[in-house]
Amino acid sequence: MTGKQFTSVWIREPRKATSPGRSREEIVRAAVEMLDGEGLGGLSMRKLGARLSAGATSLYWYVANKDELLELAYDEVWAEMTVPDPDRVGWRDSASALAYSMRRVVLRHPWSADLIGRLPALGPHAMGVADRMRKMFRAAGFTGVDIDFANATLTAYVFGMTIPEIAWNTAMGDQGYDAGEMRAAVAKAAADHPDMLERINMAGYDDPQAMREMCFDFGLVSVLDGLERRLAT
Amino acid sequence: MTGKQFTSVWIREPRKATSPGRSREEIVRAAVEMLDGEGLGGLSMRKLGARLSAGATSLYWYVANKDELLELAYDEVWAEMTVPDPDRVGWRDSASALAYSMRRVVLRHPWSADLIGRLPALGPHAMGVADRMRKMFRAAGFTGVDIDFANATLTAYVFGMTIPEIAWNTAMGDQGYDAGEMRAAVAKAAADHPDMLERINMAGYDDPQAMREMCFDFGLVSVLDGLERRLAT
DNA sequence: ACCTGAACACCGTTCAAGT
DNA sequence: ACCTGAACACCGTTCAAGT
Repeated sequence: MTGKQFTSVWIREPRKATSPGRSREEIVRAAVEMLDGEGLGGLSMRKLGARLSAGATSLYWYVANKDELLELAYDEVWAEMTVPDPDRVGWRDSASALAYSMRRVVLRHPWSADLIGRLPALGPHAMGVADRMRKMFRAAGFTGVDIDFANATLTAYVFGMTIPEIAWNTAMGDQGYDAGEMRAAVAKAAADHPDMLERINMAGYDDPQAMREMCFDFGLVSVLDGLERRLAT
Repeated sequence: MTGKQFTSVWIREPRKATSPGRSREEIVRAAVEMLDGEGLGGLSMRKLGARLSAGATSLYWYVANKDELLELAYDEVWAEMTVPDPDRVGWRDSASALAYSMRRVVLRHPWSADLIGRLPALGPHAMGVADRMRKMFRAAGFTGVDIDFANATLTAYVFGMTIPEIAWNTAMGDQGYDAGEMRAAVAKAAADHPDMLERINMAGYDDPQAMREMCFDFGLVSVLDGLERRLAT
């Protein structure tokens, strides 16, 4: 019982909604814009305050601390993920549509990848997605805990594939990176492993974007095949 | 061509190895200990300097900046992952042994989960693991790019499963968290989704540790089954 | 009820200066 | 070759004080 108490915006009672002054929504919206534009390191309470032409510390009236603000912003990302209705397209198609949607959304908000390992996804939008995913896997024929396990497996795959992708993107400077430079860097790092060097010189390695999409597809069908197999047993 | 240049410790020429004074190894070792003990947020260049009873900025002689130090520490984590020899145990057994090993290692160094999305894994130990994994999947029968795709799929699954687990652990304060409190928190967050509330009251939900291990196993066999299916086609 | 500024205890990093 | 301290430009957060 020595650990810190568990806290989260989603647990605390929010302040009563009022009309005057700034609103939490406005603040969160501005925070998301700032995060999209400058990344997780680019968001500071002071800069966000300035952007809203408020004093540096006014935000603390609406939000307990920066972590809670990030929880709020994080949940907005979940709002952008779409889960198709499995009654209309079949669970496999729903599942892959969701997987692609999750990937696109996280790539669009790279800072969110950093939060996956830091904040539990307890917000209403994250819960909404989880709820619809449960329905999807139930419709597929999963029962009991297997519903959650299938859910976790698919989510893990998508995030696990996408998170390191973001590491690459940001390391290369997000845009206009030099393919040759990257290849040289990797070649140098792999110098002791002839097997890996060979890989780097393989066809397709100079279009990493296309390569990553093929890779994602390969893994996704593997995961879905594996899940389908669970249903047969 | 407007993006930042790509930089990494593994690309820069290191300083010549010398005997006197502090060494890079010593610094990295201390950094890892600090990270294990206090987390990513607990490591500062100043505190690390003090710990080595050096001036606050002496470390900059050995390391270009904090990010490079983290790259070095990150690679130490990869050193702890073990890939069995697939010639002795068969690829499926090797693959699951590796998966469990990766999961254990990351859980032991929770800060590393934050780095997966931030730093490309280009260090020698990460390369070593990747190299051995390639051999494993080649032995399994994969060829060409499929070797890398299978590799990426398994890695993605393991990290994707483990990263959010860490978010939970740290949110609950790492140790001695209150299961009842946690359940109440989740129940509150899921209040609008009866389907999910039902899940929370399911058997086994009060031993999250055991639950997560079952979940990991479920997903792992799914992924391996899916990969095996790729071999048949 | 909402907002402010000053203040506190921190950061990473640079750089001239020391030995 | 190695280490230092001062200095710069930042942080998140608290809190008494204002309206």
